[in-house]
Amino acid sequence: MYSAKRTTSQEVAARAGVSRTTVSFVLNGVVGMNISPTTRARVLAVAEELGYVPNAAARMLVSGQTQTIGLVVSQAEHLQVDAFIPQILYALSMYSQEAGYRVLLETVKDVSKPDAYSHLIKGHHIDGLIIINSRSDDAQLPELIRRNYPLVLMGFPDWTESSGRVHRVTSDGVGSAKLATQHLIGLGHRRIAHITFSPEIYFATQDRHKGYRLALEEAGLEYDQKLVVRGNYSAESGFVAMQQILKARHKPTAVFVGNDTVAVGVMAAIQQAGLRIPEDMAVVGYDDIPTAAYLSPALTTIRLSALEHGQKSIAMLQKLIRGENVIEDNIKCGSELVIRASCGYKKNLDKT
Amino acid sequence: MYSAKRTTSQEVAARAGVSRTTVSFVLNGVVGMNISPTTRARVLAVAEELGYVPNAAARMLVSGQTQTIGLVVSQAEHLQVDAFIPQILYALSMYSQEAGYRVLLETVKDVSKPDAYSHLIKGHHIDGLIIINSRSDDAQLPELIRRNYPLVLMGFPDWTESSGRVHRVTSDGVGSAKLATQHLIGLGHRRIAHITFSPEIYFATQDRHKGYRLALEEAGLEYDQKLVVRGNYSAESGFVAMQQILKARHKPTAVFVGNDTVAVGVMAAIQQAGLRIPEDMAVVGYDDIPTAAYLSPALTTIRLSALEHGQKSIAMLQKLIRGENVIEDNIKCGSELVIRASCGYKKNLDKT
DNA sequence: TTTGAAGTCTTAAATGATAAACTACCTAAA
DNA sequence: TTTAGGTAGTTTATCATTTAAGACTTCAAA
Repeated sequence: MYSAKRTTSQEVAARAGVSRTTVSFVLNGVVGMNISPTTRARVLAVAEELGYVPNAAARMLVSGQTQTIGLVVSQAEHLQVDAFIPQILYALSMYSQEAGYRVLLETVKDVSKPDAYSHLIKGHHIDGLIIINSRSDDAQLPELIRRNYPLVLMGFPDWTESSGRVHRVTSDGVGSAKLATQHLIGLGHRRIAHITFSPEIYFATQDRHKGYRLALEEAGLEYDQKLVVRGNYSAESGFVAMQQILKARHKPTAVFVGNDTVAVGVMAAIQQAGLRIPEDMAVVGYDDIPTAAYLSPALTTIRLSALEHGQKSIAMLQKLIRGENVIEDNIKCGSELVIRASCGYKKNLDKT
Repeated sequence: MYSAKRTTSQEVAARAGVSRTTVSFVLNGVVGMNISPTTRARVLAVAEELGYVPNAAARMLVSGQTQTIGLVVSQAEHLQVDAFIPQILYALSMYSQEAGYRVLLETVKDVSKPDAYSHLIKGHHIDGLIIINSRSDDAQLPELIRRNYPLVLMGFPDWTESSGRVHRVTSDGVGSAKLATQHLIGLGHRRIAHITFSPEIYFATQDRHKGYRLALEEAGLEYDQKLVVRGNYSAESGFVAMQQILKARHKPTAVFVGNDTVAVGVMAAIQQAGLRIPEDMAVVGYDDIPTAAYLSPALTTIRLSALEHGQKSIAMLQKLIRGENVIEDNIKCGSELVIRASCGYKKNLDKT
């Protein structure tokens, strides 16, 4: 069995001929402590030589800080199919590293369970929390918000029923979905279907649905319940959903899909039914996954910046952990409509 | 600023009228200690009532165990584009949770840097390590192997130059690549291109290249350097690589692509050049990403089980951490060729 | 010569859980 | 009556670090 030869500050101290305290002062650059340049240099040299890294546990215990943030992925299996979550993960990991934090990844199957992730907090494993794809049935969220626990929600809409302040990093899901739908309307479509990318329990799903509906209403088009079908993250769910829509007597001529992965399945169903995209059925997605520009036809979609989401989340969480005043509690990230071939706007395959 | 009201074992002890030690014994179910059922019940009740969760730092410090495993993603940006890594992440997270371990996610930009992830080990943040997509230029790996640090490598081929025992969970990359190429040969193709999915520095890439070459050799076909182009994880890189291949005077009739994401770009390039898949150019991928069956045409590919990889890695690492004897140090996971439309095997769109 | 103050480092307490060693009590056997 | 052994705990040391408080120099000023 492997046993770590722990190099302690004690050893560094002994070798440098000083006390543990001095070692701590030097390595942490404590100001106000007068350590002679000679001693400082010697301690640093010895620490380097022995490859000394302070024991995390001891440091956490005495300081109460773990320098670790928790990353909760609400419905774990989404990680397998949704292409946007990994991008968020990447961004969060990078920026938290930059800010001096480690990332504890917690994938949760069922957030409605009372202890889905709160053991991380109670056990003091983490200093703060970021929740990806918060759900409205999250059992521990209200309590955390009430207690002002450092917490940032990603993909969480306006929420007023709470007893505390909710900090979130979002993009304008309603606006973007509306924009996407309006683009289809502008191309002359009058009967437009919508396939959601997950159950309505997710706020992001609700938002996109709302934007779709708003665009229809403003254009004076009928909102038809039968043209709204639920997807469930996977391409397969999109395939099935689109097949159902294609069974309708009065078929739509366009479909706005809640995310790109689901849209891949949707496109497959359309093509398998012998219809052409966009001539017979226009398709618009959401997320701009890395392969979106290379599907056939290239997918028109809403582009979000995972990097921006990640960066802003980490910055916000860091402030919350430090107890700094966070003025803006709902940071919006930009989004844009990327027009490609699948919606009927004809031009060369857009590779951007 | 939020300050946690730490509930300590001291408080539980006081409330239950026992010592801290007794609380520890009861909550950890230490055997051989005689605690009366009455006391046990009272302690459990009080712990429950106060919502007591042992402080992680204190526990780590005294036990030397963190109950946390490190998860290193070798080249961080792959997380954004490669669809297989998130699946692995999901599997690892799930199975480690099941085994009572937390997951510390470390994305590394450059493993050749001397301290890319070893600070996790030296700082005793983790009990063991899993490295996804190990690279041959990893700077700290030889040292860790020599020291017998609990370590599992995923996607690591045979490696003999090491001074210690290397533990790995792999699939037969050479064999699978060979199988895929042989399938194309069996369909009558004589000139087959290969597009790698990443620089040759990755072992998985080398393996797939090797399998491709082996199949050609065994079939007595010429290995043409000009037909092997390097991709770089993204669909875009596949698009560019395929364009280059299509410039050749003597074009191939089939292409074996190192992974599915890259294959998406490859297919786009083929279709944009006015060629049909599979009639003018057959395509086979690798990984069976969730959207593979829904591309047009559906992509023939090699299916790996991320769950199997994850499960076996965690099981192996757990043994290593415990110091148990690990007999098999190179566990192979299964893989299979999934035949769909893109290679020329005609049948209905296969949704499995 | 004494006092003060700055400079340089040390001592000791504290963090919260675990585990080895120890205690106190009771019962039953010698 | 003494002793051994079991029962049901407690006391105390330990983990490696941080930090408040203290201590020892050295030099200058009174």
